Amino acid sequence: MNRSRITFTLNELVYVLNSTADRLLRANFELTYSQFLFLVTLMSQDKPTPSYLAECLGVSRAAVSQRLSWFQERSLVKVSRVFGNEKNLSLELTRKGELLATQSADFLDKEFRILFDGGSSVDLEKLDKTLTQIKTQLIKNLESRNAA
Amino acid sequence: MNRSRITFTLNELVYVLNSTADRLLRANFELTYSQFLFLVTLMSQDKPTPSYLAECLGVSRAAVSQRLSWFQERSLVKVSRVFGNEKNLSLELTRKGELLATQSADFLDKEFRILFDGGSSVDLEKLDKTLTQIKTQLIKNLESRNAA
DNA sequence: ACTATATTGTCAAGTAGTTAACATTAGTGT
DNA sequence: ACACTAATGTTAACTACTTGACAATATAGT
Repeated sequence: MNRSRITFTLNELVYVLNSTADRLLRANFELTYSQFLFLVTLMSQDKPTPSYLAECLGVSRAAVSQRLSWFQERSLVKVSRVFGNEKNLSLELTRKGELLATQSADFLDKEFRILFDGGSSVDLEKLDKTLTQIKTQLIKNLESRNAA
Repeated sequence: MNRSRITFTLNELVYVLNSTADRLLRANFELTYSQFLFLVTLMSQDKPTPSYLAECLGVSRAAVSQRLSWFQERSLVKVSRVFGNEKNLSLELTRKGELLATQSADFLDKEFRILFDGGSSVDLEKLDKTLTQIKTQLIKNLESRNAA
């Protein structure tokens, strides 16, 4: 087994998944996949700041900063300051934003459940475990190499 | 098992793989991962045109067109016309380009073999089959839905 | 032979990210 | 109390893509 094949397969699969999600979201919620991720990630956080959100999304702080106004203009996200903290912005979904995030996430789950079905006979639970294990192993090996 | 978890896991794994490859290639060959893919994809093709290369890379024709000069300036790719065909450009790796593609691919394979090892006890061959099966199933389901 | 159709490569304009630099603010050590 | 240091959010300049329009070329139908 050479490395290339499995990394290519992974990239291809991820491409199909993400572009399908993007198409579904655009058609039904006028939302891109990355806008969806922004909302959903925000929703899953407790007291999110732009900086922490950036980290969770795997993008730069600058990227989050630039995108914030888009969500504010549409009343999806409320940006405020907490008294006594001049350093951090505080982010939260508006009721509208929360509704959109919830509905689109439910929709996507439902659609994908249909698409994943079809007698595929693959144990997704087990597959997820395997993938996580590989990821963890990779990161561990990378770290121990960097330490040396 | 909900959809989100496995798609997130897949995205995370692909991110680790691709950014690791990018780092290794930059450090050792002054090449980004996407430049590497450009060369390797070109090498694997028989009589490639920009249009077909774009399709294989999964990007637009415009993207390939814009990047070509970069590879020409570095004498990695030769762009020419075939007599009697005014429509298509003909692409081929120079000897230098071919050498770079081969060496960097070998290097990456070697590095990843080390990183993937470590008693992970995962059957990569089988995993690749499973992932391919899922991808195929997804595409099939998408097509049959679009037809309806 | 000739018109309609499709494909190719390129350009312009727009989008979403990046890094680097910056002022501002918060936390730390002494 | 105060100087360092680190972290935050914003900006500017850049990169790599996108879509849509375009002229040029090839192909097909009649």
